[in-house]
Amino acid sequence: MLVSNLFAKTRKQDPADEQLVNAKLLTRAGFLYKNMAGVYSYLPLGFLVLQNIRRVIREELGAIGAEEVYLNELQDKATWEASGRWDELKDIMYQFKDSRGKELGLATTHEEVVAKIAKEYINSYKDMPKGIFQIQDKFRNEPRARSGLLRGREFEMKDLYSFHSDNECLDRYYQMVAGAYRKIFTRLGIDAIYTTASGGSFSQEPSHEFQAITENGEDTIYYCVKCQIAKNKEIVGVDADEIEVLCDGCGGKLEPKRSIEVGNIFKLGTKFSKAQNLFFKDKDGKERLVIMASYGIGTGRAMATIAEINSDESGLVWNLETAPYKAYVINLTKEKLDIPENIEQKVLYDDGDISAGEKFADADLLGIPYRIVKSQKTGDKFEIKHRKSGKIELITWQEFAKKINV
RNA sequence: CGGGGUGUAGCGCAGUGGUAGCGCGCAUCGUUCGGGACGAUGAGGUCGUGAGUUCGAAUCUCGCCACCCCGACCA
Repeated sequence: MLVSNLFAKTRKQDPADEQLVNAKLLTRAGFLYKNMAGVYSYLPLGFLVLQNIRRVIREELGAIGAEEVYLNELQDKATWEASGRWDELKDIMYQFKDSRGKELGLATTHEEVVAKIAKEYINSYKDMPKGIFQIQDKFRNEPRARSGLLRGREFEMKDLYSFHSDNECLDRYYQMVAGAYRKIFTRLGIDAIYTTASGGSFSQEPSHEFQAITENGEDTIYYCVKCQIAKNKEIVGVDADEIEVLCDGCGGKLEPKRSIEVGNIFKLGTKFSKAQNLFFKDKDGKERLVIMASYGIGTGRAMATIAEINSDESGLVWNLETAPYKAYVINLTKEKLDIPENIEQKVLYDDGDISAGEKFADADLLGIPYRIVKSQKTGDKFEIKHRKSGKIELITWQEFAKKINV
């Protein structure tokens, strides 16, 4: 890909209307465009990152047998009235009437509709466990959208729903998803801490969150460095600043840390199956309610989190999984540079008529994992610099191809 | 929704009552080219919006809109 062909351009200065690192850098690098508070468009490079995040999630959820579906954003009132959430969520759900006077809403989440659909296909204990997920936008009328992509009014989320005949089946699946989540966050370059949180209004049992520790996080977790586990603020209680919170694992003191919730897994119990009359027949032919769980990862939030935790003074830092391109190629010689066909599609070639310094700055700002320079100094080879470590070596195209697995 | 702040060229900003400015970016030409180069010329603005005060408003007053921050709330 030629840099001259890119739709968006980089900027030298931070946007005036952004405060957080993720929004500043993603805007400066031309990954994002803000349309209104809490509503961002993904520009080509940002969309490539988003698609990479989606791909990692799809691969790992596919590996545990979950199937992808596409539910809908437009929802009817009746489905939501069954669970009582049409009224409960009226402040946060976009609700309106169409031209015929029919009352509709934009989905804030999808438990209602997924339970309704499952009723058609889950009839027996033999039909479970089942897991379906989607990657799709949610709409929430946040009283205060903020922090760039971290809290928007329209945001993309992967939501997985599982269906179970008993708690044993549920627990097994729950642990399996937790394992998949660990793999997902590792591949995305997010160091996510498994955190115990409140089950909220759905269940007495705790839920779990995956939290990425960073100064700009909106949450506070109480974290044990030794055991790598943590408790959410709501579990610890309001007086946590005054009292010592101890680790269940080693008994050591838990440290409060600001963090971003990048994922959550949640046992829903029978709340939604009850609302939608989602029953199954057990081995004895008895009708019982399906037990459900839901599991979320905000894809845009994950992107913002990577920007928050991996960036430096020069700009963004993507890994090979998430990066829009694998390398940023700069040619400082007068000769034409021929990039091998198998590599060409994977790299950005800066063909711009600008100074070398500006090209270096752009390579850093975009956060492309490798920077490849051809100059008089490099002879027959190319200088390759790793964005994250700063490590420099001289390599050939063949060696680079091996590095990026093409 | 309460409190605070901001809105002037594509972007970042200056301009406190008397003809609209600077830097970056953009266009043309030339010289440059290992860390955001330089010279020359040029294009680009309903000063968020509506009303009011005034001989005269980017500037003063009021309403509205948008955006940011703190709080409440929240993936």
